Amino acid sequence: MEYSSNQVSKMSGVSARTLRYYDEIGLLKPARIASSGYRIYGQAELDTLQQILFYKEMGFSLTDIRKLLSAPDFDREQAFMNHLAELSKKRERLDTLIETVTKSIAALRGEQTMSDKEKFRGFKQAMIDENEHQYGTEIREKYGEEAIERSNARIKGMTHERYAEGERLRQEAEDTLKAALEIGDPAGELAQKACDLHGKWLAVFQPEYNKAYHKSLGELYVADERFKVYYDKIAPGCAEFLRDAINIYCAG
Amino acid sequence: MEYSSNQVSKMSGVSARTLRYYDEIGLLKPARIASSGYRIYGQAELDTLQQILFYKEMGFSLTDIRKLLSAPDFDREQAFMNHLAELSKKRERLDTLIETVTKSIAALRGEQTMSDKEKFRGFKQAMIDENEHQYGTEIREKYGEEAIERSNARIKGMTHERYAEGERLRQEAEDTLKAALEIGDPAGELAQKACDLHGKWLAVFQPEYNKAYHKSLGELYVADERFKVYYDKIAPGCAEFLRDAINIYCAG
DNA sequence: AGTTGACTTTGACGCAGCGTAATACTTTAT
DNA sequence: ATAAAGTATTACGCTGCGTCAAAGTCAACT
Repeated sequence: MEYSSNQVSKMSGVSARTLRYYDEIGLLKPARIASSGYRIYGQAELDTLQQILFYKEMGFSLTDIRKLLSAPDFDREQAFMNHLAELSKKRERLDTLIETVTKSIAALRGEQTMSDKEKFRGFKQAMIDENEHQYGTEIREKYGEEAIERSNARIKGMTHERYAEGERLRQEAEDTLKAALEIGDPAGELAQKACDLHGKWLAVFQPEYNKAYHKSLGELYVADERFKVYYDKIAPGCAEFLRDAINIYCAG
Repeated sequence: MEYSSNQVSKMSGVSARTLRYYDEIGLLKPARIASSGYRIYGQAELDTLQQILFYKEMGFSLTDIRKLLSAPDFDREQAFMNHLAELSKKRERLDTLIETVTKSIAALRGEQTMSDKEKFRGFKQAMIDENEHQYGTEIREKYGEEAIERSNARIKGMTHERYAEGERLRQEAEDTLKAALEIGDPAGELAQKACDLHGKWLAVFQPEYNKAYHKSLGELYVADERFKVYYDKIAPGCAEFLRDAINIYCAG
């Protein structure tokens, strides 16, 4: 079935102007261009638009959305599962906001006291600080590491410099890790250097370095299949090796 | 208790740049400027910032937020009650989105069929069309007519022209209504003219004029204290008069 | 007191993601 | 055939900041 841009616009609520913009930036190309010059969309395009709107709902930039959708391993069913989880978290944030309102009313009426910090619980900006550890990690494994770091960088207002530094550290940590794995000594100088770099990478995104968290992250890399797969792509056995090296590093 | 902009920023998650911008546009002035030139915020400013963030959460522009907050009849407790209601509606929208995802998954697996229109249920843009009647009315009475019409205009992508036409019609309807009230005949030419204008104003925001809706709106103006207050500000007894005039108009 | 790093200001440029509008061509309905 | 609706391209502008440079202020340390 085919649709004109007006029909797609009415169906989705996205303006025709927006559809043209999406075509222009390569985010959503029409199925074909009629002899009149009119854009014609098909089933696949509607499905893509739906995905775009879900990612927009999660706060991704159009550039990031394009990357995610064009990744060779993009899987629609997996994406839906991710949307489901994220919508649930978003719903929780709304619950927190609702709680903030009810508490604010009670405070206004003198029925209870409320700290100034509490007044901002649930707002998007404040949520980043509260949930950075879990938020970052969970999204990262679901959506891919690069897109997440970009998303986090944008949300947190990190400078390009700082973000680039994080990228450099991560890349160097992984390269060092790979070299250390060839030697095979988690207590060795190279492995400990990799851990040091890894910790520095971690510190770019956290208020400050936390040894316990670093250690638990190493365990997570082994315990969670998806992380394990990610690291074993660097080299087989990498996840366990890094976990062991981190344990030694944090014990030192 | 006083706070520096850094402290407010950390507490609320709003950047210092944003705080400066809010000061610049008159949205959130600091309590005072220290001798150093630094902005110092107090309790009242924190409370105002909280309100700003709630309205932003509802999608209001900063200009509209400033108008709402500076209105002589702005009441914080009433505002909280409104935020509560709006957050609930927002939560319902999320539920609809979640439903859309689960249905999409089922459709993907071939377990059920899904129309193309259904794929977009719950997205912000699509929600406007589905709920315009109730959505517009409820927000209007809660937040003030002008702000709502501006908000709706923005959301719906109305042209400035069309919006201005709606404004002109509303103003003329109210002026005519006032003059008709002085005559005192709801069936009179002037009163019926006011109803005609009022109906035309209604039609600017609806897909098409609906007599039943127009009539129920007249009843609402009398039944709901806040509407009654609004119209009786034009002239005492105005709400009932308009309700009566509309009933006659719609019976004609 | 001097130094350094963190904090804060003002001024200014640029960006994402469109909305709006003009002009001209195409399609649809009467 | 005509008029209205639909659609394209081109181009400007807007909101709400993010980023950055330059300079002043504050706080902690030596």
